[in-house]
Amino acid sequence: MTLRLFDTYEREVRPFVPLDNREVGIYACGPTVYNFVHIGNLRTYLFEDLLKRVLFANGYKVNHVINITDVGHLTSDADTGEDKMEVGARRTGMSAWELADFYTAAFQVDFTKLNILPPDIWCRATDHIEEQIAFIKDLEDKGYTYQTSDGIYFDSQKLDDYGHLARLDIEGLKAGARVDQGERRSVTDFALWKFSPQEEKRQMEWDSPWGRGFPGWHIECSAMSVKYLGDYFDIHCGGEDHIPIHHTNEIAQTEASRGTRLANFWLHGYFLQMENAKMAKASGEFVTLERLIEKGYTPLVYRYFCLTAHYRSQMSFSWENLNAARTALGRLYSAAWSWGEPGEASKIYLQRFTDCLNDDLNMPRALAILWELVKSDEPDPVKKATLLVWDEILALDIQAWRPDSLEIPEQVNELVRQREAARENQDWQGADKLREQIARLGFTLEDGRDGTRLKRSENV
RNA sequence: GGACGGAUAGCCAAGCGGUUAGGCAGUGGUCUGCAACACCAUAUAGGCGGGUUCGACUCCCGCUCCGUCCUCCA
Repeated sequence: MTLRLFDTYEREVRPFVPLDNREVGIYACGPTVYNFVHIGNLRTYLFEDLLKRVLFANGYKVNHVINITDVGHLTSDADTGEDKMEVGARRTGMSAWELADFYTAAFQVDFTKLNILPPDIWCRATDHIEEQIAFIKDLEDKGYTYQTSDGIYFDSQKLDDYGHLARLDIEGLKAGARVDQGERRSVTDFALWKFSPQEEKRQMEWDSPWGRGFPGWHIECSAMSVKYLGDYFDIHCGGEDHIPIHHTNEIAQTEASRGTRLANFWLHGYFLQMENAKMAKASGEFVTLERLIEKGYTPLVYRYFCLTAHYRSQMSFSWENLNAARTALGRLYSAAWSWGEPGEASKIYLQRFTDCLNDDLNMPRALAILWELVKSDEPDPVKKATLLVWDEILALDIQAWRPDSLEIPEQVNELVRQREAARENQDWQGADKLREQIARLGFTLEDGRDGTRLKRSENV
């Protein structure tokens, strides 16, 4: 089966054919670096990593670009409110520039921990101000812009099919509008360039043909994707929230300027739902990867957790569900370890797994096949070899896993020796008491045929 | 309120117009001094009300609830 992907623009699963058959261009919307990213953000990058690895498995080369939004993203997407970077600078005491560096680095650390392959190009909005100004100038020359007292705006009514990606009902939007649209001519118009406010000095601002200010949020993606991937490239990714505004506006800009709809495929990762709270960063309460690690989960447990749901379904996060993933992954690791050296992979299993992934990245179904293999009668070397091939996509570091080889405190070792003595004397009560003491020190005992094993409690 | 999506067993989560998804938990068993680990086996489904059909969890309509955007999101 050849690769098929769901395209939000056409709203259907269709065969993926690269525009240039040597290399697939992917642009993935990156974070606004005013705070740490949360595990919901990371779910989207895990989905994009899966996409990339499946493209590799299909023999394609990939040119992957991720942007870093370090200016211009306002606290309201309706082009009002403050720049998130300026707000973040005030909160932390760092300059907007330091803030961007700090959270960009933190974001890239999360990538490494989750085995997410880095993009070929990281690009920052503030490094591409000239390109953005040139793009806006081009839109102005072609008659798609107008000026208000606070900026240069895109005139969405000039396009016949504005909003097609999100199937927007413009009249409905107008009727249901809940916000003051200011001087904008239409609710769907958006800022290309915002003027610096007269009463305050911004940390991030630049001169432009229209006056001192900063670029709007959407223009960076159009300007940078053109620069690194060309006017029309293969795949544009992002979170589901980008469908109605951000991606809709990127398409409008590029369509107006270049006459293309920017990307051949639009893929969107769906949200992670929290048990009883919103995941939004602005709420201040959000779960980071670091928080998971503090609670004793290895990052790859979260990666496995995300693989159990299809990228186009919203997924419910809870600690109970994360525990389920930890248990399952632990069993997989330990089974794979017990199989020893790899032999030859099973062609049939490999094919079935690939078929699932080529069917719009259906990883949940692929995992069902994985568990079928684990429980099958295939010889251990076949199981091991097959699983290791799959791990190029799963990226769970299956080969590297070892049963706990722990540094055991002398205190614990002494208790274990005492318990062994008690067991030899059939002093079961004494042995059980010692087991409890050891448990309080964070270790679990497993009496096997060839002796007693120690495990750190709750550890994968 | 408007637009666009969704609702599957205790929890998470797939496919499918008729034939076992899978994982976790639970239960029974093997193992164990007892446990734990591991392994084997296994019950419970498809929001509500209509319709189409020989047959609907799957298609259509209405309602309810949830999510996304319009108000902070990936």
